[in-house]
Amino acid sequence: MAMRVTIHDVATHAGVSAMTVSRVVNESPRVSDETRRRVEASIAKLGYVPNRLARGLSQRRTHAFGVIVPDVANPFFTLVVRGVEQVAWRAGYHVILCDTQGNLERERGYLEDMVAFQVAGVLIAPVGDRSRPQLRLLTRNNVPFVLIDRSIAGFDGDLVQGDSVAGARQLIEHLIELGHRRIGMITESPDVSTARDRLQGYREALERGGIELDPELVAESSTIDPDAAAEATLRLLALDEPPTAIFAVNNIAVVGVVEAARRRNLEIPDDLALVCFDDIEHVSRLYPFLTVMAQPAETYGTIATQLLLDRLSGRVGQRRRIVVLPADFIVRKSSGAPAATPASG
Amino acid sequence: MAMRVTIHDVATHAGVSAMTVSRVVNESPRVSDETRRRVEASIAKLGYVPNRLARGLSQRRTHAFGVIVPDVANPFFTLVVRGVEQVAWRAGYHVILCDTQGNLERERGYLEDMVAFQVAGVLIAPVGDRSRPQLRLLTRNNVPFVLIDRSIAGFDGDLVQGDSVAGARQLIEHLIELGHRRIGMITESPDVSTARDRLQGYREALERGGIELDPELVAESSTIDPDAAAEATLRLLALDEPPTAIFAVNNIAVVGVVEAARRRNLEIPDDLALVCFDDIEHVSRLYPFLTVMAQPAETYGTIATQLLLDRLSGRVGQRRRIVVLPADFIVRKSSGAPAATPASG
DNA sequence: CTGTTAGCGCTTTCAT
DNA sequence: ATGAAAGCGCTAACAG
Repeated sequence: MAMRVTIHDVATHAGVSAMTVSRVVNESPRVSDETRRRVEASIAKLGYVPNRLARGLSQRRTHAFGVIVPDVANPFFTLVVRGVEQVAWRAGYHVILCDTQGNLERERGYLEDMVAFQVAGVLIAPVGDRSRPQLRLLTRNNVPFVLIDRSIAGFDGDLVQGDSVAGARQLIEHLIELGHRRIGMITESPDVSTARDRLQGYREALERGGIELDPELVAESSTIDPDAAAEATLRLLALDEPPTAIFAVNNIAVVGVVEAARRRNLEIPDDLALVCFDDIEHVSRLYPFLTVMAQPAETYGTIATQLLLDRLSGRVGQRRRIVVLPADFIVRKSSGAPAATPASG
Repeated sequence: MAMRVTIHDVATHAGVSAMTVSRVVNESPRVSDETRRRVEASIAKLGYVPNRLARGLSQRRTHAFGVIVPDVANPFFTLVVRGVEQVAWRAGYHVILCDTQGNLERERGYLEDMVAFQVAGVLIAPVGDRSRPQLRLLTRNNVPFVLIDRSIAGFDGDLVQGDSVAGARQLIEHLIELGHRRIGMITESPDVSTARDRLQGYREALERGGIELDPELVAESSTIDPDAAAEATLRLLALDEPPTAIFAVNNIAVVGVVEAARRRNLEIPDDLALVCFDDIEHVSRLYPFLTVMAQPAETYGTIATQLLLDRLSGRVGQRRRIVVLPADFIVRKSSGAPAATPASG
């Protein structure tokens, strides 16, 4: 139960003041080589580890970021988080992981906590537009932050996102070219910007293709639960005129669609064509099967963190910055394209 | 640039002392309903968020855990992390995510940081046995911790793990029953306990099956890189007497094996049978194909965190606790078992 | 180059 | 039930 050794213990041991030890620890040049060596020896001898809470309290800021996502286990966000962690680490920051499970209340709590922890900044893929009021917690307390993946209606701030409208449009156009006219969409809450945008892309593509949108073909699911997507799919399949193709709003939804198809003994793509947003790395490496709009998930994290670091360093003005990352359209078997080669991807 | 509001601001506003505000915030019963209401009103009015650094400094302990893993993007560890986060959150703790990328130095740095942050405890899937000396950083500073998934030779402390020996044995016996005699193994560094144990299980199964172990059939790969596993597999496939079946040590290695097989135009399981440790949730839901020993990854995280919480609460003695979690043997197509049904899993 | 003083914002301890 | 004083371990701002 030995008391943790403090800067004063080191100072005493080395025969200097606490300030000098602090300077050595912080690599200030204003210390003679002689004392530096003595202090470093004492630090090693005593096993001194500077207390970051004390430092943070003194400096009014910790070298930590909060990263807030709806679900770490969603492969897209997993990679976002890893990207954040990697860049943060290189810059000497730590990462506090906050998994909201798509829950607004929980997100609010986490936002408060990030303020309480005096983090230097926050990276957040918000639950949805309704996150907006609670994000004021950050602005009010001068905590800089960057939105990842999802924008918030009527809110401006740094943002890293993809082009969901164009991406969805391209996926749907692909299906139309293959001859589909009854194209279903499994989406999630319109409170989520990417869902709105992808629905918009879906609409635009249908319109361009001269196909009237049938509202019955659009079924809403959940952000974090594939089972909800499976049920939504079953609803579509039970229609009088069921879809011949489905567009899944993301990598969670697509799991549900596949399961629903299996339950109905439908072969993909023969009985039901399938496209979706987001790739799943392990899945596509093991079975390159899904036709997807693959987004560079990890890059979302690294770029967003870079934006945050830039802001902290003051190297950047007040203006908001929006980074739009390009996605890869990868045609594989699930859409039933004749050109699809078995091993592509 | 408004100064962050402090406990004193609230105190002044409410016409009480800082101590009273503190009591209200910490839900001490020793406050009259009347003052409590006044203070709560002031808190809401001013938007006061208690500073956790100050609190932590004062209490010499933060309500945070460090979770250290070799790679968050490994689906097994992703779920471990989510499990930890969920339980920690429910208990009022936050999680600092540390991704070592299997690097010992980096792990050491993180361990120091966790001490520096005064975390209440650490959950760690160590890089390997060589992590042992640096774990002393935690013990020396009285930071309780729980090992996850990987034990450390000659080290005792709380531990949550699976039965890798038995699991591997069962997988190999399965292959032997199917008639295989040349069974290759893609493993990782013997510094990692699970790799050692699974190799041991492999050995035992061969022995029981009356098959002599051919060292050429055991190829070492990396913890975090599927490509290394692919190369290791290609080495095995290039042997004069190549294996007819392969046992991949984990879900990272199996990706490499599948890719290598594809490159050699080998069909699984017809040309090459395949079994592995760990399931990958999305993969198995989309394409239930791999015969695996599925471990309850998320439970590793939740149980480990529970052990840690127990220790913090003092509800538990000094003795180390070892929890061994059962794995599910799931037979699917990749092993070529005749009984395998297409939709199982 | 080194030391002193005065906090950072909270809680502990002891009064009242 | 409430408050005053002291201190958690560090660093900013001055001295010298």
